[in-house]
Amino acid sequence: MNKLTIDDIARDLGISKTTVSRSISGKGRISRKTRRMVLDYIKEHDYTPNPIARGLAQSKTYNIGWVVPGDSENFSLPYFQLTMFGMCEAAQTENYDVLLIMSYDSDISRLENMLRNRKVDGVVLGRTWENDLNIKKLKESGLPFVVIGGTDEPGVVRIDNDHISACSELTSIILMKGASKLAFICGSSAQVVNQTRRTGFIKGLEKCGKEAKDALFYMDCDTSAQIERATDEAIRSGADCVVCADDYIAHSVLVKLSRDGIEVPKDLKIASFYNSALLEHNRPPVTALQYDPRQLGFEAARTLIAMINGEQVQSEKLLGYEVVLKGSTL
Amino acid sequence: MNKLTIDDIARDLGISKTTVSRSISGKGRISRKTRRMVLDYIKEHDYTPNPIARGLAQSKTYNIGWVVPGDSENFSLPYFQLTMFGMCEAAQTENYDVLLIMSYDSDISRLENMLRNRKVDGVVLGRTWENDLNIKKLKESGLPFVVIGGTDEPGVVRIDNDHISACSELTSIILMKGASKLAFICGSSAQVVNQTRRTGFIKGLEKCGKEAKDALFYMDCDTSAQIERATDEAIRSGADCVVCADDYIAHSVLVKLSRDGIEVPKDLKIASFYNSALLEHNRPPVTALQYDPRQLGFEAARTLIAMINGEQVQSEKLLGYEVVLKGSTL
DNA sequence: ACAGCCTGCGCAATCGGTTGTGCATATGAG
DNA sequence: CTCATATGCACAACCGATTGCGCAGGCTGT
Repeated sequence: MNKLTIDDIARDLGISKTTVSRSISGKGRISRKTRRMVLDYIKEHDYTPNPIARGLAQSKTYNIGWVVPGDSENFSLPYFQLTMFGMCEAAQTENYDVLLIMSYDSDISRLENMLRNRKVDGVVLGRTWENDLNIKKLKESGLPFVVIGGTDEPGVVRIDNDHISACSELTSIILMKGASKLAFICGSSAQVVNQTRRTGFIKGLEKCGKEAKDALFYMDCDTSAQIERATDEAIRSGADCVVCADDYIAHSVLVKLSRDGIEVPKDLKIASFYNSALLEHNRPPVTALQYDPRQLGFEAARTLIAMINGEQVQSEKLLGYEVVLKGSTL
Repeated sequence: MNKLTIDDIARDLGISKTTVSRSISGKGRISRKTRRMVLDYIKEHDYTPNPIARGLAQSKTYNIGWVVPGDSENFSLPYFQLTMFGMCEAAQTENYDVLLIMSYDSDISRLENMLRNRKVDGVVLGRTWENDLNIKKLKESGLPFVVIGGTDEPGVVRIDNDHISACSELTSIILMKGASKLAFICGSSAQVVNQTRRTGFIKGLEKCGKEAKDALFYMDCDTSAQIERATDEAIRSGADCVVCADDYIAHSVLVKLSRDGIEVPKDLKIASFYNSALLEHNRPPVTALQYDPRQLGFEAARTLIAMINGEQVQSEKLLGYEVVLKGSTL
């Protein structure tokens, strides 16, 4: 057990704990020689300052909170973990740790609790909702925070995939490759990301001289029954390509199509919005967008920590993407 | 911002901070009346003790660490999150929080760091490996910890799904329903859980009068190429049922089968080890095991916190399961 | 040689709690 | 009524760091 304290070091070295502390932080006026002596001692004896004590003195925790929705299981795409990994990476390089905060759509008591507890120096909001209570609460708390996703709330620092450009580009490419009547299927429209995808989708239509009314929209398809119904309707309405806002949706659609003997891409084309393992094995493979969730998480945490350190950060950062064309939209 | 401290309360109430502290914790000798007064004040003014200060005084953090493998993406089944949710739930009820510790197979420096940092009071190890370095390190550190999964290491508290019984039961049911030559496909055999599943599988064979040599084993199938090769070989070797140790594997197999025009269950039966959304839409639906990862996480955290509190806990807890028979093994 | 500044360091307060100890007062037994 | 015990509370030390301030000694400029 590492019971070594700053007092022990001070005593051993015959100097004051002030000097030790300053040697470590490099903040005060300390001679080169003394500092080296302390640092050598620390290295040799494998000392790490007690973050709790340090936290108390500085009113800091060296933790960042990550608010994750506790009720959506379809968050289980690799996306989720990769974002998490990225955040941890970024946190680690700055000597921070990541604390989980489960939250539920309509119940922000977990977040409130955390805010009262002051166990984090800042918060990353992992997903945004229309009229998001978490955001309001965070703003009002004054704690630094960044959101991953979109929001209308002014003065909020956000990191996001460039969904609009991505979806727009994907859509127009599909159209240019010959599709003419597109169907758009997505999950809960209360999630900002789905609205954004829709916007991008429409922008893609417009780039090719079409309008929203030329396409079919199936919003709020959360269950596989809803997705299958949407698929049926789309086909009956003459769609020749289905654009899915989520790989789970695409997967449901594909299973249904294969059951009904509808061939991809001959009878119907299909594209999705993530390029996850879920669709990787499909034949034909599915055209999709490729984001970099790891970097998304990384940037979010990095930006948050910069804010905590009082640095100025840009209020919006959009990350790149790639349209990965595969057999499903030939 | 909640700047209220215990001193403020003491001053306002005209009593000492000792009395306030004791009223809150209920530890010392405090009169009913005083205690009520303090608690009422606290409720009215929405006071929460500063966990950092409390931590410093008690050498506690009120955090538990969760070691999650940073390099396996196929950890992205709902399983992962549900376990996480369960842990958070349990932690919350005991006023603990969950801190993420990313670790990489061969690099336990993150864990070592955390142990030196003392930012957690205990650790949940989310996955175990053969000859697990993390476990050795944790034992040697003296910090309370529980593992989710199996281990040979003596004196380790473990929570696990009852994989052996589950796999054994699944296997024997499949055999009793008419399959005769089984193939077993799993991922990395360095993961204890895969060894355990294999053991259960063999036990199931033996219950039906067969032996391990009557079945086909394809271990360490981590990529889809390996899985497809295993599937091919299994079919060529006369297997009439494939048992997959993981839903991702089952998914790969299914995609391959449908590509090759092999019909389930007519030409080949298939069973899997989780009952995840990944296979839910498949036609026919896939026979699989149903565990309760949420409870798994819950029990792990609850047990760990009991250990932290110095309570005696049972060294092994196995959770229940259900064999969900569906069309893929008819 | 002297005032003034810079440098290197230590003293002690502070962060916000917990806890061992001691001292009144209340309670009970004999 | 007296002594022993129990009860209720406060004092002050402590957890392990950070930090404002002060002081001594060395350096500079005149």
